[in-house]
Amino acid sequence: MKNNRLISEAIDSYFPRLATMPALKADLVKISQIHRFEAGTVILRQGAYIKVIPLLISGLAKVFKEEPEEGNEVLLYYIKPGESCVMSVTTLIRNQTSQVKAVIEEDSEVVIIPAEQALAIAKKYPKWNEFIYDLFNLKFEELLHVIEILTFSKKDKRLLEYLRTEAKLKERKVLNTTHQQIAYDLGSSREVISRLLKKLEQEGYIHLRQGAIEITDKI
Amino acid sequence: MKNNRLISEAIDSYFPRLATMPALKADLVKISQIHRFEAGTVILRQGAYIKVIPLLISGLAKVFKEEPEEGNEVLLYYIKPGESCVMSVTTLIRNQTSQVKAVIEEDSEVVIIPAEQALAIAKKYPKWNEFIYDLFNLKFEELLHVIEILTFSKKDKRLLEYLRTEAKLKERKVLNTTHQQIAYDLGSSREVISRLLKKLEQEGYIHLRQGAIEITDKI
DNA sequence: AAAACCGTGTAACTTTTGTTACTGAATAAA
DNA sequence: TTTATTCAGTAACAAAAGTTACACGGTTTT
Repeated sequence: MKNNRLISEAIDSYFPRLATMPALKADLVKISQIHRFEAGTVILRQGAYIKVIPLLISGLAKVFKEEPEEGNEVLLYYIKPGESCVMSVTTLIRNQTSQVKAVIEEDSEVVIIPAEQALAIAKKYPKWNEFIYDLFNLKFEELLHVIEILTFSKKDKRLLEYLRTEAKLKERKVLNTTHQQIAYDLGSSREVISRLLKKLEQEGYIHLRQGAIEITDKI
Repeated sequence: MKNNRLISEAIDSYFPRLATMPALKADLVKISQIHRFEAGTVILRQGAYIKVIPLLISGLAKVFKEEPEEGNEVLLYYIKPGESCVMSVTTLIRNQTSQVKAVIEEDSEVVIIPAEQALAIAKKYPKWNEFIYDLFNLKFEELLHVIEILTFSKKDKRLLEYLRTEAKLKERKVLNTTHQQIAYDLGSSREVISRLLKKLEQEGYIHLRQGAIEITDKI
């Protein structure tokens, strides 16, 4: 959908860094479109070439690493409003295929920049690169944290942290999800997750209901 | 040690991308020094501020994530000749303290750029940013791989891959290391590593000797 | 040479995680 | 309302990883 006023406002509100440079903003508005995606939409497939660069305005997306062959995957990090998919950008620049999968987690509005134009923008405006650079940095640190917790913590701690992050990002205390879904995100099995959730409930960190998990205030 | 000819040659040989821009190269030569570090030197401490940006000319360095409190750590990736410590660069830009530790693994020659001057270089020359950007990208992918193997593989596979990477980077088939050292790198315990090494030996992948491990050609 | 130390081997046990197999409750569909 | 279907619970077992404890062969130090 082409609505320049909407795109312009979206950049002003969610990408103030890009808005500080009027020429850059004008170019972005000119070449991009705004799209809505429903939860569950795969916006980037592992192994695929990059056709567009997305800027998330509202909603939430998740980025996964898939295991080759087997159908397993791990959640790497989230894409929040005001962020883009850094892997798309760098993969595009290096003309590789994507190493990760990105899935819309909550209905989202996204400013879509066609790949070739995004490359031109990157060449023309250092500000754009600064933006990407910062984002890249942020995600790098998030990966470090995943490695840290995978190496030094047990699954129960990882699980609790996952639940709290989900609750925080979705701004609710009750998560509508299934044990199976959590198992997919964490690269584990449903039975293990059920067992650990039960333990967390007994310890008072959460309350379990059918298809829902409530996070308590216990620290 | 200040030796402009040496620095100039080092940049030509190991950082050809930076050498393509004569002005950038000239500035780098002007502000930097060449240093030798012995194996074991900690060139970047976790939690410390960044004072210099290193460019590795020869030798090898390792980058670790340390567990807060406990003394445990995990190997994240290596810094090879022709590379710099990306975390130094981004940490410097954001004026944060380092999230990682970097240790010289094999006696190394390093071109040292003082932090403030490095910031000036980054502002002045887009080429420098391109270089960092590519490096960042590379390390990002290496982190992805660590997460992948931590999530989907067992320790024996991780161990074998570690041994092979070490052998490749150090260009020898016999690694002079101890089981304890490997345990530190992989964030495990000596006994577990001993057990798994014995298993790998029985399977024909390695030969064990006192203080040394020989990697065989078995695939 | 005796003592101390380091690196390794390994048994026995515990904890954590994964797997198999089956049950029943809750919800949606026919 | 009956029938599927999805989701959750859980026991029992297996495998992987961590822990404790100790033995032993080399070095190195005294």
